[in-house]
Amino acid sequence: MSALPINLVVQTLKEKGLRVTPQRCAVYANLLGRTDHPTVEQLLRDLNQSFPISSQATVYSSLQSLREAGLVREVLLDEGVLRYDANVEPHHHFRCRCCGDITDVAWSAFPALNLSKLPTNLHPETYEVTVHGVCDRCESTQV
Amino acid sequence: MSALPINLVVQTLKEKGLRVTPQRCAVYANLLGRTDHPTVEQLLRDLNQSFPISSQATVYSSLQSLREAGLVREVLLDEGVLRYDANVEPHHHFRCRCCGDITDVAWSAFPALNLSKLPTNLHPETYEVTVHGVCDRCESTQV
DNA sequence: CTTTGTGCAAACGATTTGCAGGATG
DNA sequence: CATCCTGCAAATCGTTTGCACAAAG
Repeated sequence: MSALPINLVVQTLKEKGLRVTPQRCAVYANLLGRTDHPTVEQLLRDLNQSFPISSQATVYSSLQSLREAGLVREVLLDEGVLRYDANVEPHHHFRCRCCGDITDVAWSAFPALNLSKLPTNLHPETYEVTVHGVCDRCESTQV
Repeated sequence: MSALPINLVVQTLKEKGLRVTPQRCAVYANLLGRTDHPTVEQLLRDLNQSFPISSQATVYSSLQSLREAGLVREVLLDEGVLRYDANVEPHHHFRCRCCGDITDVAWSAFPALNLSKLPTNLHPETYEVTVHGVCDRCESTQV
């Protein structure tokens, strides 16, 4: 949608040592430009609409490269489909139980949890909170 | 493993209005008797070892019935495989990033989170915390 | 005896892989 | 020009479905 600084995309890929291909740029730029967490199918549909240069396998492999470079994150919540997120800062998630859409929740939304009370046989490193509920759109649609 | 009160299993199924079949009993008893969160594959292997009465499709359909009756819960974290849990009380999860095993974390391990600070377009209902780290076994194995 | 479950095999959907040709650095 | 990416199709994996027979109530 919004005209993203394509130079930034190119530069970021280069900095991470990734080859700069139109397909990779398109995938990354698309993810940067949206706040929902699209599935590969949604991503592919959106990409092909503006510039049909992407096959399914290419999108998967682009996402894998981007993920290995730390530019993109996989999200898997409840449903069996992978979703992708260009926000790699630590944050929480809200998932609508009607439409399945996932919204980022700022890390600062909750006070830091004290992980030291966990059983001693577990060695925690990170955590995240998943909030379940209904989004505004679904709320107004069905009671 | 442990000799579970099979009468309890039978009675619980009846109370929930489920037909009592050997396969269903075996699936539910097995889940009640373990604290890890087995996948269907693990469940099937374990069941067939003691009593080869279960086909894959039957385990799936038994799990579906048990889930609809509220006796069992599906867990899906990071990996693309469904895991099952006979603990239906609210609780959190710990996932080992090495072996993938999931451990229950008591609800009381963390203070209740205040959900009222979320953006107003989100209508939260429940939440849960997922802790990522390494379990004792994996910790001692590698580094 | 009516209803529901079982078990086999086929179908399905998301993801992965193999490979030949093409683009990148 | 050596390496890596693309895109097609086939393969794979977990899960679902259709159906004939059997078991439960």
